[in-house]
Amino acid sequence: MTETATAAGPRSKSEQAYAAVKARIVDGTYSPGYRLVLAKIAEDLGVSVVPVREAIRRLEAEGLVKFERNVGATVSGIDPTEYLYTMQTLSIVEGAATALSAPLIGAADVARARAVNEEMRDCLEHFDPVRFTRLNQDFHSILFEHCPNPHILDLVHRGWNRLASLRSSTFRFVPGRARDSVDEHEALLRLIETGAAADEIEKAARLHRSATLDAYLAQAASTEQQPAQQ
Amino acid sequence: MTETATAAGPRSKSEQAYAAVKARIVDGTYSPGYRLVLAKIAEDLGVSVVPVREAIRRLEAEGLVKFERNVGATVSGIDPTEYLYTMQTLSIVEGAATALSAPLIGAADVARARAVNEEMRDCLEHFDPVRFTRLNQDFHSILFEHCPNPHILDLVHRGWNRLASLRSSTFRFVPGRARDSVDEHEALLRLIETGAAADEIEKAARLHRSATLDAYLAQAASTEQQPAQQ
DNA sequence: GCAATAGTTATCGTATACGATTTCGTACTC
DNA sequence: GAGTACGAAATCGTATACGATAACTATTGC
Repeated sequence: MTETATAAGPRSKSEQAYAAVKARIVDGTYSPGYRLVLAKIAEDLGVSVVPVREAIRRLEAEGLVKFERNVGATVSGIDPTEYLYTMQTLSIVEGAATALSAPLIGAADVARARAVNEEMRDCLEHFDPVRFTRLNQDFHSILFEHCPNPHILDLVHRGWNRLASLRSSTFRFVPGRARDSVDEHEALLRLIETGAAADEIEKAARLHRSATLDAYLAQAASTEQQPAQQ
Repeated sequence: MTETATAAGPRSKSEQAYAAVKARIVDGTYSPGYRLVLAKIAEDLGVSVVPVREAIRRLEAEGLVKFERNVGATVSGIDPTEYLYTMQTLSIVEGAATALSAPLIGAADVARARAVNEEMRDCLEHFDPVRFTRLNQDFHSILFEHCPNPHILDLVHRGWNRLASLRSSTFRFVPGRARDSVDEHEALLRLIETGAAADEIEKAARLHRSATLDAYLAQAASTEQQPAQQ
């Protein structure tokens, strides 16, 4: 998803700024809490502050940064509560998107998804959380990308973006969850293959995500005693 | 009167512009397709174009206006497809919000909602679509406003905002739907009162909205040669 | 030694100015 | 007469400039 309609046109400075800042947030250059100073970013990108301003506001609308009047913008973080909210929201919209998408998923897509899932299974051996998380996104993308309702699809993308700004992949925290996750993926694929009812699929997709959230919460609750391995 | 800041501090020009333009869209002064010219709006509001620009971008992010580079912004309309997408999305997020909110709804809230619903019932006699639609929003607001997840709540609000820019209230198009709607409201209240399971409430709330959408689609299909309902 | 206040600095918010792009109208050619 | 090319007008995009606001620091009084 390299975005940008690639079509010739020089993107506007605003777009550039938006893409650049977003990239830096997602890849962790700007970690949560980082103070985004307009003038500095503008200078870095070789543009004036106005386009940067606009970019920041767009990112704010997406929830990636928090903006305070006359104070400035900070990368909006991952306090656990935020994570919870985002995951819960995503469980709902992604569940719906997957269900709506299901009838439009062809055999080829299922095969592709299954291949990705097998890769994830391999990945379980010599566990690589980052790669696993990436594959996880690929897998789910295949399932929900056919969603015919662009609004819902957009909400799903935003949710994933928020999560992406969590540097450390979820599965690092709850490695035990990974194996279950792979199994649930397979179950989800079977439901889709067999043309299960929409609400069936939706429920499964939603629970799949909720389970990850629950695992995270359980983990967080238990490690809360011993502070931060971070 | 428009100047006086409702709360404490003088809001920024951007905020003013945002609120002003949004209000004009919702109240129909700027009807769908209306061309929003930055300079003109800036002059009307007595500010420069920069804050207006920002306001427009925010509205774009919310889906109330469509923005095209080097061309300008237009009030993004109500083509039936958009309506469908918005309603479908809203059915999902509002259903979830209502379910999440349900455990936090007290007896007083239920009573208030019921009062509103009775008012709607009265309203059925000498049918006033605009008032009915307003009451409808009041009713649902009571049900979902307690939703503890701010993201979901935000999505619900955005959905309602989009619909608000539909000048003509839905119920004008499908008056037959109004009576059913009132009955379903009562059923929904009973579910909440009796502490029904969350998924029960969610399903009911979602279906309630879907039914309105379906009624609209049926109506549209019969009156016009409504193409593709997807 | 601590608290309150005044001054300083960093950063944001908005206005103005000008260049870039698109759109529309008109004239010219085939 | 129709189509194309040129040019003018409208509008957006961005840079620069300056005023406003909030955070920070040092100083003074107790």
